[in-house]
Amino acid sequence: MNVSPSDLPRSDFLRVLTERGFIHQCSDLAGLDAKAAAGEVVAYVGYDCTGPSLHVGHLLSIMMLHWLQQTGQKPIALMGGGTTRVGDPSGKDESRKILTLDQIAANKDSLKTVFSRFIRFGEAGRDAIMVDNAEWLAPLNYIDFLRDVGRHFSVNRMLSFDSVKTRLEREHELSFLEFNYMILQAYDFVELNKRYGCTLQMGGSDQWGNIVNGIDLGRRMGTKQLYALTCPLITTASGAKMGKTASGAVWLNADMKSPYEYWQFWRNTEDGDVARFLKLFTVLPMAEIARLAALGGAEINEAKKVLANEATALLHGRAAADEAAETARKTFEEGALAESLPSVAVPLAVLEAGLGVLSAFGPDHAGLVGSTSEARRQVKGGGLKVNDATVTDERAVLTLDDLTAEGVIKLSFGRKKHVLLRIA
RNA sequence: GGAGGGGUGCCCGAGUGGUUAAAGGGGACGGACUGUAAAUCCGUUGGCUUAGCCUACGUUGGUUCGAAUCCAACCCCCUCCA
Repeated sequence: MNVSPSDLPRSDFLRVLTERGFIHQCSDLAGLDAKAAAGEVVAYVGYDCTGPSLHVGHLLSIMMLHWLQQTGQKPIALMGGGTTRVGDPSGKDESRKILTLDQIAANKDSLKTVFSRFIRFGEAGRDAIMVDNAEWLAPLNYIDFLRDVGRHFSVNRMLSFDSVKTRLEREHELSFLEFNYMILQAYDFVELNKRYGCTLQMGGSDQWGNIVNGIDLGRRMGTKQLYALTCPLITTASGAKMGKTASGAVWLNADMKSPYEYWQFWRNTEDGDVARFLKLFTVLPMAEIARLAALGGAEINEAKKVLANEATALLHGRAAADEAAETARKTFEEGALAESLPSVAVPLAVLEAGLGVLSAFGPDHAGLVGSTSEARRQVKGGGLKVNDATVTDERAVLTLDDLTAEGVIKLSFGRKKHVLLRIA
């Protein structure tokens, strides 16, 4: 986005988001700026309950809610308990699986925990609230809904939306169920306006069409002016989608991605992304970020550590971040064995009897590789190490003799993934 | 309801009876080089108790010494017509 000095936002909210690189598109920057300057913005972001945890991809919008609150406005985290029953076709080639109500409820509970790390909930004016759209979507009566809301939607226009168009062009099925998603999301916006005076919906750039639909519906149903604000889709400097690795998404819930792994994820950021990520994913002052971004060559590693520390501290707390940093320092900089590496318990009897290396690395124990066959291949490629010695014989057996002085066996897959085997 | 086209491994996409666990590409992972980066080069990419065995080309049967490839039925998707 090109912003000339003359049209820099006056409100803290938009100024912060602009300088930190959160803004992709806005329906009316000047109008929203005026409202924000007056401190009367109530804004929401919706999260569908399709999985048990949010992932780094969601982090941008969560950070927007964070800054919204920090700059004196009121955030709403909307859980899509209702819309998840329908399924958003945006950015999807194929229909989502239809989740059972139980799954949706379980997912919803599991997602909730993360938000309180980033925004403060409560009863007071600026405190954040969390609501579930099942509250108003579930009781809807079909005929009434069609007459009150459906009549404002033109199928001609709905067909022109990217989410619909790509499905049609690629000749993939788009069920009527999913086709209705945008109507429900639009209705959410209007309903949140009615209930909480919400006038701004934020989200990823892929949500633009859905959000604008809500604004249009609002106008037709007589609400005050609504606004849309989207953040960019984050890809890494080399073009890959962020946060998707072979081992799965980078989850925010600690039980699905440990603080240490989360720290490592940020530590391995590409050079070209460091400054951008510091602005987006930490709350460090801009001046400090500018200093870190100026580091060149190998020194940029210091900036990456700061990024990892700050991002991990935001999500998992300062203590967990410090511990992760210390584990990483011992493991990578001293080559020493860090007690706090992820560990897996093995019964004493198993080691006494002898444990095959392939099995030790496989899913039954360390879980560093997905199968015995993969372990076998990795041995051929020199990718597995036991106590820092490359495994050369796939038939090798681990015994009590392999325990280090610390009483563990260190298994490594590649140079970065380590697991300690401990006697149970 | 009618006519035609199609369903292959993580994804895209070859393959129309015999070394086909299935070309090629992408992605991913490992190795080398580095700075726990990128780029580059090399390797790997179904599972297992791995000189072998098992499972796999929408599903279920059939033909054959032998099938992803031929036949039948069924399921699903797409296009056009009604």
